[in-house]
Amino acid sequence: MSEIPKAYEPQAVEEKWYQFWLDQKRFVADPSRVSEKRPAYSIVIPPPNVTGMLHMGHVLNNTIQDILSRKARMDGKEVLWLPGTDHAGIATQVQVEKALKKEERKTKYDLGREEFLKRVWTWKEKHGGIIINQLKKLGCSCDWTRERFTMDPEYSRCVQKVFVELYKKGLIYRGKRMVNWCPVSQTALSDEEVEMKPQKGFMYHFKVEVAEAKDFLGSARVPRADSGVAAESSLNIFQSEELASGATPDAARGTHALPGPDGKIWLTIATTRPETIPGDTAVAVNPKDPRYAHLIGKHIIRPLPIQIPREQKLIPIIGDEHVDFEFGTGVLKVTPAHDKADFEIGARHKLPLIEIMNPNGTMNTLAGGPLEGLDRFEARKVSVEQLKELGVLVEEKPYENNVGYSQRADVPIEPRLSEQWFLKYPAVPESKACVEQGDDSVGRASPRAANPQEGSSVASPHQKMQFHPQRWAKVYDHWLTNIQDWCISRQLWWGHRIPVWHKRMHLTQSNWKSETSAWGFDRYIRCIKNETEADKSVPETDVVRIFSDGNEVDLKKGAFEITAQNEGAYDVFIAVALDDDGKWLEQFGFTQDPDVLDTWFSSWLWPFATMGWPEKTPTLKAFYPTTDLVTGPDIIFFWVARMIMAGYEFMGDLPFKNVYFTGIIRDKQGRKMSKTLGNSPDPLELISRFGADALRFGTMRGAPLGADVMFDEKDVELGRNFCNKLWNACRFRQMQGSAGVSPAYSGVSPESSLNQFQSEERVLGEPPNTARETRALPQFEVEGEIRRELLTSDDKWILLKLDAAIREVTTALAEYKFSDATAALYKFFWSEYCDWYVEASKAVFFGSRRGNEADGTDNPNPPPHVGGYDEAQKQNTLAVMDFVLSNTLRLFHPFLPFITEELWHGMGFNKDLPAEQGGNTIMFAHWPKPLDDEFKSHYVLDETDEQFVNTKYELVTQGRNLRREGNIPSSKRVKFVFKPSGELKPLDAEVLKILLNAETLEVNPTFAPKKGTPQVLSPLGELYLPLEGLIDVDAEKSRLSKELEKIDSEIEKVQGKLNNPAFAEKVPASVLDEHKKRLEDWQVKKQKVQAALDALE
RNA sequence: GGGCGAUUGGCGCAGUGGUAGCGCAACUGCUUUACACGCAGUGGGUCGGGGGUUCGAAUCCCUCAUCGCCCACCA
Repeated sequence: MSEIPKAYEPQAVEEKWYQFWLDQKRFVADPSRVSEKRPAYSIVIPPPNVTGMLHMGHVLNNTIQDILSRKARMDGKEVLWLPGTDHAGIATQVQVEKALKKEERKTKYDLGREEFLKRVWTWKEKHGGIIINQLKKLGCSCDWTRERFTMDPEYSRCVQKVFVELYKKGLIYRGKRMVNWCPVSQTALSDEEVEMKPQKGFMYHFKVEVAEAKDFLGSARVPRADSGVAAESSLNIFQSEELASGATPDAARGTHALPGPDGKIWLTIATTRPETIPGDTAVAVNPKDPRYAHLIGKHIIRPLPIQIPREQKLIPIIGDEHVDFEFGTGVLKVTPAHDKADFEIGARHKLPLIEIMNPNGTMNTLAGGPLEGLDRFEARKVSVEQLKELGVLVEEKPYENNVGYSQRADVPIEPRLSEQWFLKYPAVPESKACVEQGDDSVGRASPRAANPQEGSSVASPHQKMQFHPQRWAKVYDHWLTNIQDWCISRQLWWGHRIPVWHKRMHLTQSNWKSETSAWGFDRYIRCIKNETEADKSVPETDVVRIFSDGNEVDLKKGAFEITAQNEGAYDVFIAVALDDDGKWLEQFGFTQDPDVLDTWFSSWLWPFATMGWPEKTPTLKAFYPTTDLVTGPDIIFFWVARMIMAGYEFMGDLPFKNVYFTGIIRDKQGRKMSKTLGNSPDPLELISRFGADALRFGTMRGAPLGADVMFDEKDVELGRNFCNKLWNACRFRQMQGSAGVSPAYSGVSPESSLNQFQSEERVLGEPPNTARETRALPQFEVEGEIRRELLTSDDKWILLKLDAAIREVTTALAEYKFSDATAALYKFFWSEYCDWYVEASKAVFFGSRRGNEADGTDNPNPPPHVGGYDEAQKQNTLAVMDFVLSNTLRLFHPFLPFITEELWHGMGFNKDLPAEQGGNTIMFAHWPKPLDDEFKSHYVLDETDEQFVNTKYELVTQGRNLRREGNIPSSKRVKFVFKPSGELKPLDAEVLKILLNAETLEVNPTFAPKKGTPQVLSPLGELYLPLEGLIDVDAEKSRLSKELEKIDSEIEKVQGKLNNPAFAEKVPASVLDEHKKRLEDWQVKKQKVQAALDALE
């Protein structure tokens, strides 16, 4: 009959409303509106990679942010959800390089730095908008006028400013250190970018000869037959023997390494990386190891025939506590240039560093002829072959160990010595000071420095942060106490270039003042006494003096002068953080550092650099610190912890009040989403199939606080079904016509209302073109007036359920429990409103009675809009429906922004409201408040009616069971007889009839059923299903017996408890009463069932 | 090696001291005038094992087991 679409069709609706919101500038935040009455609420988006594509993780993340933002708007807050994208250094550069290779068969070197960067920008222009548009499809209500990119000119200036400030403080330094080197990307990486993975390989044992073996010949302890030469016994041996008694059994078991029959001493070394033998500069043993301690200070002969720069044939044996003598053979080869731990041993023993690899992971000249040019893994094989040929390979056994992988390129990183920029983290309060750790420890601020050696004190932050779930606070804290300096330079082209210019020059007493003043004022200049080439390997560079030209205070304080003593070659660094690019420094012979900064060195400024810092913009003043941050726990160290540091350092306050950590999206088998597995669904495809609201709802439903989300397309389907249910419930309401007093429908008959619904001029939910004039809110925000004298028990019941739903959803959102909120909404709307209330309302609309009296006619098929109760009663039901629906749409809006906006307008709920409070868009309609006492007492909403209705519906369920058990098809209308135990209102009888899908419901207080008539016993009375034809007495008997069994078991349970004397003594009175009442209820029931059963005999 | 989390019907989850729940799946019946993207109904759980506290434990404590995640320089 109707042309209104039976099913909700999201595509057109979503596009229409999103455009409407944009046109009306509904997402734009206005700091000038912020006041005490209208508090600010802000979120900064975790900026997706500029070239990224929307995946399920983004959906989860951004849906949550959108829900929080929309809820905050409805709470009357001024909301800023600040969006943007991240330049994502390595990821983006790699993508462009790949495309370049594919399309033009060129490398970045073919193009050169400048031209290559142009290409990246072109690429960014082309792809950068994609993910932004995808977020729009999802319904995200970001303030797009404030969209930022981490490479925007203003943003870049922030990065430079921060760099220079930290450089000034001495927190940023340059040094040759052991870094994580990715041979594929050919750049250094931070510790956080290295992922440990178990790796299958081999442990190789090879033996090396001790050069000074003859020193030990003739030792008394040597079991040698042919010993003709007497040698002094080494004191070392006896010393270590004493130690041996206290050593571990394993070590004690070992004998001293002494010359064997061939007169030689062989040491066996265990390694997983034989290809680094050419880089070895020592062999280390534990000084407490009785087997080898006496050899410390001697040398071994390097086994491989390699090319060696200096005299490196003999390698010293050193003693170092780091060596675990229970591991391997207890003899460690030390390769200071290619292993982090070895580097430290090397530093302790002043060992030379021999680099034997190229940046791309191939072996260099120093590795020696056979290995030179080979890839490191190839070289490993070859060196093993060589050891075999030499006959020194003792053992080769399969071995699994943890190897650091480059997170980006997925290849093992190479520990490599290289000149990089590092950041000593600025001081930051530990989590106890800034993160609420639960009720028990609203701890006093106990500030500390991130780098303990720094010793600077940290004031406690103005506010505290709350992590959700809280357990992440511990993780954050643990990281904070263990951090190493951050390697912030990357050997890439795409990124923020390090704003430091360098020149090596000779400074003398006579030239230094003229030279430095030529470079201009207000620059930050650092001079480092240049070390000679020979000493370059010494890790600690010596900072001679820091001074700032043009800054008198510093000059005085430092009293820096070039004197006769410190004349010499200097490395002069100038950090530039002004609006210019520093190019002019080239005139003076300076060159800019070629490296760029780690992407996270720009991301960590995101919460304030996006708001106009360092200017004190109105936006920054109004919206910093932000309210909520929503992100994945996988970037807690990369991003969250560092933002906290940066916020604290540069803004003097923590950047957020709450940090919500989402779970990880997995597939329904619990596997992580990955491209290789192909188990990652395309959200846009899901949106086009099911709608954005469906995707959002489905995702939220399965996202309990902080737990991983097992994604299943079924959930999205459920979301779609839910939207459809909402659609149809509103459609049903529309079909019943006007609520009378609402101006939206006044004077319009149901039919013409329907016509209007379908008409071309006013498509359902069409956006209004003009803002409506402001009007005071009606007292209870109802559409039609609800008249309390006409309220049915069902009306009261649903109003109380609505009240409960409002409370549940509000609480759940306040606690970031999005799955709880959706569950509450689902239960309320589907299981309570639709399944019961709407069905019961049909008694009013279509019931076979008119007025409040039976009309005597039994029309089994009343046509729609004919029959039912009188107009006043109908109007009242419509008013209740409107009240409930209007509240429901608002409760749903943060989750389902599109369909709720469509229905808000389609139902005309916007009509009575001021433009800024829901008249123009549901986005700014007030968030529903729980029904207050005044409302409840006015409408007499209390437990009595709720209980009554619960009992009524229970009776219906049991009555429906009778049908099933009597094998009556659902569709068949049958006669029921009800024998009420008290008074029953005609309307309630009608409700029973409709809900039971009965042909008639005869209310007969004196009904005498035939023996064996199926019956239901309820506190309201007895319901009979008189069957025509044969009554199956046995069937009814067995049905009742079964019920009796159930009752007996329940009685037994409760009675058991009550019979326990300790129970009655110790239990609280309320619990005791509850149990007693429960027992009583069951016993009453039992009596009735028993009586019915007896009647069958 | 340390830390954190999980273990509840076939699957995914809720339930922090008082009658074990939800969704999906399964099964049965239904073109009932909002919705088959629907309606009505049914079956299915000794709450990972063991021990303890308590009148009472899925819930608190101890212990074990399994799985997952994070951190850690054992060659």
